[in-house]
Amino acid sequence: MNSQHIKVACSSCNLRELCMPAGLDAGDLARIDAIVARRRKVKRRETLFRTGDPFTSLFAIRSGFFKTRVASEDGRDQVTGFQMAGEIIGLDGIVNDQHSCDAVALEDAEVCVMPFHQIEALSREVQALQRHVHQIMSREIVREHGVMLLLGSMRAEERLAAFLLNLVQRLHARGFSQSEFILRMTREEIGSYLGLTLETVSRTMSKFMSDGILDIDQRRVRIVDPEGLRRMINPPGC
Amino acid sequence: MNSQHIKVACSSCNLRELCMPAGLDAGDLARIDAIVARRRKVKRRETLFRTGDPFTSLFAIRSGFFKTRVASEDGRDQVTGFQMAGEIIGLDGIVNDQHSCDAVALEDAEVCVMPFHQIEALSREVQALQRHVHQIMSREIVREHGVMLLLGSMRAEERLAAFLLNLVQRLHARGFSQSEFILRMTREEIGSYLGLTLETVSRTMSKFMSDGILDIDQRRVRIVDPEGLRRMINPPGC
DNA sequence: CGTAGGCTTGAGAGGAATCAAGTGCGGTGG
DNA sequence: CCACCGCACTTGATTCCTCTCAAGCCTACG
Repeated sequence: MNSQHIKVACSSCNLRELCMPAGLDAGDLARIDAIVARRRKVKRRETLFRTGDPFTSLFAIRSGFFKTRVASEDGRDQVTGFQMAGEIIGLDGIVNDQHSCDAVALEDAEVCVMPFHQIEALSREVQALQRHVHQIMSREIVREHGVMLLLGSMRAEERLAAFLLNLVQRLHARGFSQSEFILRMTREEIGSYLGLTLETVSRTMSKFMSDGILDIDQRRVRIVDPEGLRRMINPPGC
Repeated sequence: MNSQHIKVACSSCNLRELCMPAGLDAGDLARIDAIVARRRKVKRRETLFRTGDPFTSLFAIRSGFFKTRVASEDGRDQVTGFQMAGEIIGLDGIVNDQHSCDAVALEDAEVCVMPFHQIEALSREVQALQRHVHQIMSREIVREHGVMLLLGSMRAEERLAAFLLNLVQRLHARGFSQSEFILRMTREEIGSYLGLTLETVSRTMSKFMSDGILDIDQRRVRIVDPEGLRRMINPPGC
């Protein structure tokens, strides 16, 4: 049993500026609280949901780190994203009332369970919530456009640089260091996300280290030369 | 001046089963009609909207064919999708109240303009519409997952086969042939979408032709061996 | 203290990019 | 109506980036 019926108020959550309640006033906030029926703990390597599971709820990540992945019939799989605290997960399930990807915790995690029919009901009444739900979905679409650009037109070094900059930027928005962080995922998972093999990811990281751009110790990464990393994406030759 | 104030009812539109009104009953249909403020013609090569344009409306494609593309600072660009009649375009603009990609007509086209604030207002009242808007956005997210799988883990032949099968399937849903169709886009645009060069697209198509899977004459494509095309995606070796 | 999983590094192969001609269709203008 | 021109496309030769296969290391964990 990994569900718990602990009541926690969005209004007192330190993620409220990043998460579901973002942009809502105090009055509406109280009504959002009612949506978060319960919280659920997910242990490392466990799935929050899998492909084919009936869709009932969206999940707001309260702590921990997830990956989402899709699989094709022939066993190939592709990591479609890494999600961290304050981000909403499960949007893929809305179309067909069942999930079309797996969400796997990369470390022990806790999520707020938000039954979707309640979100819909409340967003019919609270315009700010309706707007916010639309924005969350649109943001995901735009994010994926960026991934398509990365996968479709960038070389290995550019992909990895873009990935690391994106990661550190999102972590920084959550109060972490601008330059130092711990990778929650393996080289293989990074590779899957970036359309590269784990060897290429490893080699590219080693190159960044010998170039003096990064300092890497296992999963610990320190960005020594942020400008150099940004230059990797927009090659000086262009 | 490429805007026209022609009033056309969704209720009498032959795309109503595929488009915005899908799944709505007769009563709600009438209310949707009110949303489609006007229609707009877009000539071949013209843009419906560009990156940075203020976002005001979603567009339902009534006729014609579009591509959407994103550009990075250094001039690279990536085709993020091809859209045909009945599909909704412009969802990228919701997050930041401005568009983050370009929509370009690949042939003379006509779209129904649906002011987004009106969609929001009506979907607060009509639950079926609310549900449908959510589904449209979720469908786009899931579609992009599929593209990420394609770009991240497939080889050139697999990508092209998946692309052609997807195209013919969508065309078939609109009453066109299951086996024969006209490509509305250039080899270069296909290549951009699939993360390949135009030469590789051309070579791969030639190979499919010499394998007896396709019959190609310029933009005209006939799928001779649909099963063979499907086998390209799931290689027998797996 | 042993082991397994994650990671690094090397060597070689291969698939797609790049560079380079050349073809042919469609549109334009004489 | 026909000739010319440009753009899209095809095809070939070569390069190169990344994958694949392989070996060994390190570290965390039991």
